[in-house]
Amino acid sequence: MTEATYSLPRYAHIKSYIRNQIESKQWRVGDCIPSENRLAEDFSVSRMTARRAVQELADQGLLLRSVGMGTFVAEPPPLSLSLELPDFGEQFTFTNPHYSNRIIRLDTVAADRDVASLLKITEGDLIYHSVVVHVINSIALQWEACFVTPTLVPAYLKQNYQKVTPQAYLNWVLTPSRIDHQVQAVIPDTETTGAMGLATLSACLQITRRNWLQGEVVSATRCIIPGSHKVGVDLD
Amino acid sequence: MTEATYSLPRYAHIKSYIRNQIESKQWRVGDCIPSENRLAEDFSVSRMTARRAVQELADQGLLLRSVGMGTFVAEPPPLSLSLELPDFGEQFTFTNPHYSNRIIRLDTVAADRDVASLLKITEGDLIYHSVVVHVINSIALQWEACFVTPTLVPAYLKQNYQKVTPQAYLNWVLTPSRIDHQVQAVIPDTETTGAMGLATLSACLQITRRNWLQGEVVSATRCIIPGSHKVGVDLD
DNA sequence: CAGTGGTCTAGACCACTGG
DNA sequence: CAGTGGTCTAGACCACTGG
Repeated sequence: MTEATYSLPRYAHIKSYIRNQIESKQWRVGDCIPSENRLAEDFSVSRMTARRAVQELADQGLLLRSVGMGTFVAEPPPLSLSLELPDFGEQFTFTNPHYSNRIIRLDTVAADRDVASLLKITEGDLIYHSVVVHVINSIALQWEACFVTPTLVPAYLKQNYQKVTPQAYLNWVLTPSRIDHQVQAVIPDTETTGAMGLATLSACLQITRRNWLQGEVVSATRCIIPGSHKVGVDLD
Repeated sequence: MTEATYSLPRYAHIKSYIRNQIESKQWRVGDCIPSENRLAEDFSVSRMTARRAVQELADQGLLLRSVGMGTFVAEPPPLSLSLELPDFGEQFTFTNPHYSNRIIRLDTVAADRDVASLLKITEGDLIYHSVVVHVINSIALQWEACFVTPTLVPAYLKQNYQKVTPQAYLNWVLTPSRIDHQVQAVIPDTETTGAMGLATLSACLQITRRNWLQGEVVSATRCIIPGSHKVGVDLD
């Protein structure tokens, strides 16, 4: 097919051939592409080499494979962006010797409408609740509120959150089957800005993270990060 | 080493063995792990099978490999979060029949300090500049400012941005070698809030995206999205 | 130099799918 | 049934690193 071998590995040629076919719409979403055996024959390589090309593209999400059926062009992945967080409640304690935190609240509360819909429970149900402010070098970097379903994490209120952050404890006691995130810009209320030592009207990032276990929400963590600290740079 | 074979593939056993060694701190960050040949011997498999285990963990970022030197335990990857954007200037036009936009500016300007550092050029250099507000059903969803290096995209100002968004045009004329993103919470100035019909003090997400071509920044796009529209939910 | 990871081969057996 | 992808083997040659 393609000439100009230049010493690129053979599987790389097959990969770019496949990519070209997809980009030029010769093969469309849902189409079945040639089998490993077919590609091996066409490119005069062993099946393992052809397989490597196809497999790497499948790992990348470009192709979908299914035994017995074949390999198909996948839907283009949704446009997404990877956000690197300065921290998300984990490791705060250990990496920085200047770290400290303030525990603002640690109690049982009745879920208001907002929290109830977040946790998928009914309004008024009792839940565990914590608010911690993470501080490094006297600067409040993150305000972290957790709402936890008591039945699933019964010992939540009895932990020492001076030594382990609520999020880290949750990660330790349970392995969520799913995690979701939501990012939003907010102007926090005066209670929050006060706790963080911010000006009254400051734009902040609010990141809400939920831990799921078999269709149930175990916990929701809401972090508030001052907007003036840029949150992340990353390539995708 | 491990018994209980259950019919899991052999490379999977080797992978979990390696993961365990790392998680239990038997092997620490920077340590050299056994070579492919060594693992093949220890687990009584062919080198290709041992290699697969090591390679998949390296692809995942757990290990770093280097020919001649060996394979090493990598730094734990930074905690990150995947953000799905409702749109980033692409496809706005085509998916929704109620879409329209308003072109606020389309001109050549001198780079101020901020933009100069963003594009890695010197202050005062002339650049192309556009500001477009994306509207769906009379609601302004996104304010999109682009700063473009003229030499690399000479025809930028001559496009019809009623038919194609600036970001989509840029994606079309160039294939960046790198893209980076930055997310920040801001309270936009009155010019911007006015253009979007927002209250004067509204928290917004500001997403800055840069397209790179061989170490040079070709363009920077700054999008402002009202904070009240939640931006994305995703699992990671 | 011996050892490392990177690439590649020509076979093999398997569970699975469709017709 | 013939064809698919998933796993695996026992070899091979290579460029590269350190001592």
